[in-house]
Amino acid sequence: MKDVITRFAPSPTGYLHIGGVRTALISWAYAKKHNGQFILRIEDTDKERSTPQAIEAIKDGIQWLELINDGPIYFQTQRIARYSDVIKKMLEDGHAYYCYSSKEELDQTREDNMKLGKKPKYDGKWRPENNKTLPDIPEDIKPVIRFKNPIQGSVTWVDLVKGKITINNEELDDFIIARSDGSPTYNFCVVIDDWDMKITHVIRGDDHINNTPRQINLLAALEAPIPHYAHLSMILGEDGQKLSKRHGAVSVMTYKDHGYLPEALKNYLARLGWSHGDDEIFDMSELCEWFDFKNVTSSSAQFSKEKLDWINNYYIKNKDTDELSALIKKILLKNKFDNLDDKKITDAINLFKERANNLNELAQNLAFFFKPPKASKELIKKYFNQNTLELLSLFFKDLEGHGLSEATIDEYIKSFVKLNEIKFPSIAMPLRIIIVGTDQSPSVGSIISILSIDESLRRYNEFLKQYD
RNA sequence: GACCCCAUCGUCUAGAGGCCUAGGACACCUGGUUUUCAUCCAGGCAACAGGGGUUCGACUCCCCUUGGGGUCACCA
Repeated sequence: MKDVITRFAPSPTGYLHIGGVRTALISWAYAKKHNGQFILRIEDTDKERSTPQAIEAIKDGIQWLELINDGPIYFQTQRIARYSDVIKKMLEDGHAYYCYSSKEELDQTREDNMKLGKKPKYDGKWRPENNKTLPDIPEDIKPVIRFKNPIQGSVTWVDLVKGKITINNEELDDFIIARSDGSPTYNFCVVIDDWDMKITHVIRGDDHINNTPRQINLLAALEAPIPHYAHLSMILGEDGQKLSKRHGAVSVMTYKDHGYLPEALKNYLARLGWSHGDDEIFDMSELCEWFDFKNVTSSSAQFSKEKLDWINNYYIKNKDTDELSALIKKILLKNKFDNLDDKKITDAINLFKERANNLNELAQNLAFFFKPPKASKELIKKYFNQNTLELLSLFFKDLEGHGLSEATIDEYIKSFVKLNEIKFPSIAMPLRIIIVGTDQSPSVGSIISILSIDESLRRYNEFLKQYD
């Protein structure tokens, strides 16, 4: 196979969401698999809706996920001269023509066709044909330029995920390639760019299937090579509906903010609509090695936060401790925690990382190490009585001098339980309430050993003051 | 409305005509480990949308129905 070149071509009109990210991920992976190139192209020909913020959002997302593009980032607005040249040439060659129909006129035709149960399309009023007399050119209308689409025959391509697709040229109309202000439109720019950038595989959402025959016809008129097409099915929201602002179509960066690891999100997204046997957990080098369009599902997939959480938890548990510590420290700092101790953070993370679905949760779980907790009245009521206080007093009196390792503290607790003929929870639970602030935590010994005996004592004394 | 796409457990999926008594994962349930919780381990529940063909044989191929989705802009 010749060098594979893929592209991700978002329009900067909103945030980069999950669906776009999956398209980018697969385009990236396919290029990497074949030692090819992955191009990032910003389709900003719509001046009304494109914003600099959206461009930044795309860059941020791509960077966070490390789907690094090869070469420069292309902007369509910087290629206007090239588009004009091609349009001029097409006009000369008879592949394109001026159309003076007004918007009102077009709307009317569309409406009429709809009523007749026909496809609403341009009526070809200004399309030049042999032996056809064109209407007089109205003076008050600035024309658009249309592509002269073939009238007969059909367009067929073998889609890499959907299989063979055929669409009759009858279904297509002469679409506009340049607006009345002279600016080129999407369908036209895409074609020229894919051609100029030598894109071999156009990978995009299946909402573009209907644009594909138009683009193929245009390519053919230009005598340009036709790339392979792969139309990925959409990702549906958790409710099975199309991703929309109301249904989870949030920026990828909010996944970062919510404490998801980029490697987890990528793993999840890659697995959505694609599979490699029973493999659920795989890294990006495995994805690149394994990826094949024949394993891409052609039906749409519903997003599942639960499964993402499970994968995120897996990646958190298995992440390098230093890297994880750095991320957690950042979150703690952001939440205004001071007197952070690196060693303490690392030890605490190792103790808590298996129980967190995301980084924020993990940071939250660690909070009590750096700020004394405040247990709820209900919990105190549940675990404390006069007897408890006496036990605690005995326990703390003797706590010092038993060494600070998890093992020695555990041993002390065990012997304490035995000596006083009580059940383990009778002392462990109150200790949790005082030190952690909840009744659910890893072993008390491990926590005291990380927190220090002094601090544990301090919390005990503080608790006594409040208890009365 | 027209055209296009899609259809296996609740969800993500395996399945290239006999390997299917339909496999795995998430979720859920039960038990074990943890004298808490989480993790982990063992087990369980749960699906081929419906109807016609083709074939000795269909989850797999064809057709229809139904259901879902997409597109029909001087948006991308």
